[in-house]
Amino acid sequence: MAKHFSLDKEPEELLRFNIAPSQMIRAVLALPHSGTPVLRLLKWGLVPSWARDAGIGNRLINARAETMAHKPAFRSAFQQRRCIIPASHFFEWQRLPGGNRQAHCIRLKDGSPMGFAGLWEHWPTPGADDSPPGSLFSCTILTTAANELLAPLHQRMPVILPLESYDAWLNAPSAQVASLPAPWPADTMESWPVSTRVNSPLNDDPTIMEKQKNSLRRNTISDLKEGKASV
DNA sequence: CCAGACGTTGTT
DNA sequence: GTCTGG
DNA sequence: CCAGACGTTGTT
DNA sequence: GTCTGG
Repeated sequence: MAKHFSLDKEPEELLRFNIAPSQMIRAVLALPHSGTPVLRLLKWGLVPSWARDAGIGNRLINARAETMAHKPAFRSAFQQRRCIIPASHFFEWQRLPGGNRQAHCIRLKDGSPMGFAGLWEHWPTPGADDSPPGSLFSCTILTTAANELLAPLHQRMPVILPLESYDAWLNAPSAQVASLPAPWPADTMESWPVSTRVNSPLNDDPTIMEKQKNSLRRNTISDLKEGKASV
């Protein structure tokens, strides 16, 4: 991880398998006067600096790369505060006819790390009786059009940056990186269906990545009532 | 000028 | 903070 | 993303 | 339906 993301030391406690929006997530970012990028914990869900309260972050978990440069909520972060979120895999939920959702796990075929393009912000936290004023550091993950592998599952996918673009994404003037976000080539990725156990962030272990076994049991009446009948 | 929004996903 | 709508 | 909550007044 | 929390 340190080598891939040019960090000056190997991070600790990196093993997470199921990170939900609103949770803390590690991101690589460039700080002024810092030679090498640093790894920081950010709250997933960007809270703009002007927000009245932090609740808006619950909805700003993604930003469309096509419009990030112009949207008031993301514009300054795009210009000044871009980051890269390391990931070994991610999940997408496929809407099935009937309304059920099938979760899928996606990763690179060769298992190498992905770097999601992101933006980060700082929001001044109001002081309270038991806590002094401070800053909330948060982030959002950029999305782009789904590639051919992901298209059957979902219309959008996270922006995955090629290794050779990391430095530019973190350090170059924004005008030079606006067109970097693009769908990752589908032929280097793979996906497989996984259990609904992934739906709970409490299940944060490697078993949520296991391929879902085909269900050979007969449909039950309750399955039919709940629209869970297999085809 | 002031007031109010500021976003994505997906579903209808 | 900055933009849009009235 | 998904899961789960979501509200006040007044009456028992 | 919409918002909040994880």
